[in-house]
Amino acid sequence: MPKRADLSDTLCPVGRSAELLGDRAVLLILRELFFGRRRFELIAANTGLGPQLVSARLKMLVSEDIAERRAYSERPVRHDYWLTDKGKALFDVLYAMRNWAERWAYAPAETGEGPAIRYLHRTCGADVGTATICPGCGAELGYGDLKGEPSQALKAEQIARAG
Amino acid sequence: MPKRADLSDTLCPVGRSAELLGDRAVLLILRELFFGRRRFELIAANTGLGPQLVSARLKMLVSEDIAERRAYSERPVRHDYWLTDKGKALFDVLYAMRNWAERWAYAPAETGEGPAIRYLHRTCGADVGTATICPGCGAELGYGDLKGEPSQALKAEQIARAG
DNA sequence: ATAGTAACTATGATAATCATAGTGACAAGA
DNA sequence: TCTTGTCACTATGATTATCATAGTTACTAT
Repeated sequence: MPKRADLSDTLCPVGRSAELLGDRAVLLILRELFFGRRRFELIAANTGLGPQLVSARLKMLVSEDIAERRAYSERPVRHDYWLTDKGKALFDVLYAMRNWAERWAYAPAETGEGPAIRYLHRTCGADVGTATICPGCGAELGYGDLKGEPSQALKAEQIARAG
Repeated sequence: MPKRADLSDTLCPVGRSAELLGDRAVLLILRELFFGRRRFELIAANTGLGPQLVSARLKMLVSEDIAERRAYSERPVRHDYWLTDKGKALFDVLYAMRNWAERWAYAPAETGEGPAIRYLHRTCGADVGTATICPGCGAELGYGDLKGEPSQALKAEQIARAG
């Protein structure tokens, strides 16, 4: 693609976010990181993205201070990727995306069978559904407050993907 | 690009959303529609996207039942684009994007000067900041409940763009 | 010495995007 | 009527991001 106008400097916050998030690969990689899959090969396998794309996007996410590259082993040298606070704050976006799709973009295999990921409020245990305030205790919900629980069907799909 | 794996059928709701929203042009066009800019030329001018891209994406949004093409004039025939309920439900995603950027992706010109878009709760008038429940009256907030008010600086940028 | 694992990099084909220009249908003014 | 203008697009060619596949580096394990 040709050089496109850069929106990082626009005053519109949606434009600035779009510069980062308007990219399939970035969204999928963020999903993996939120699910706790931090290793390169796992991310590549679960997203179906080629190693070049994963590599390029992870570099970018690190340079934007959204992810952090850490060594989890010295011999052999092995690295993985962790979300920073700035990255963790993107949870609200992904959560909104999940809520929208569960309501409006149906998965053929699971229509009417409930959400593919259930979220439970860690402090009170309630299933929060697609809410942003806990229906059990009324607290506002963010990353860290919720525990995601994939359905059996989604787990199966993930295993099929990652082998 | 080569044909990429289609995620519309994945069980993961984030994957399904990413298939739609992981595209800069789509996010920018949705922003315009949420701001009430419905005409083709306005959308093209405000997003900086070429007419081909705008045309292709609008067609797709219509076929996905996210936007609707309406005639607003018969002679001459003129069309514009409106969000459907499915499209309006994406507000939560864009709102989360806005909140993230206002907090974490600073605009050079407006650092520390408050948000580029203020949102006021229609029913109680409170400035909701970046909250998902109204700090004034405690109601949960969605599209239709909020009235966006661009800052002077953002208005100026929009005028500069659209002419 | 061979095979295996993890995190990448290299290469060539394909197709999405951009900039620019043009089209069709009509309205308004000279 | 002739020109100019508006709006919603479509057409064309150059550029480049993405993909599939294969290869590399640096180790460990057998």
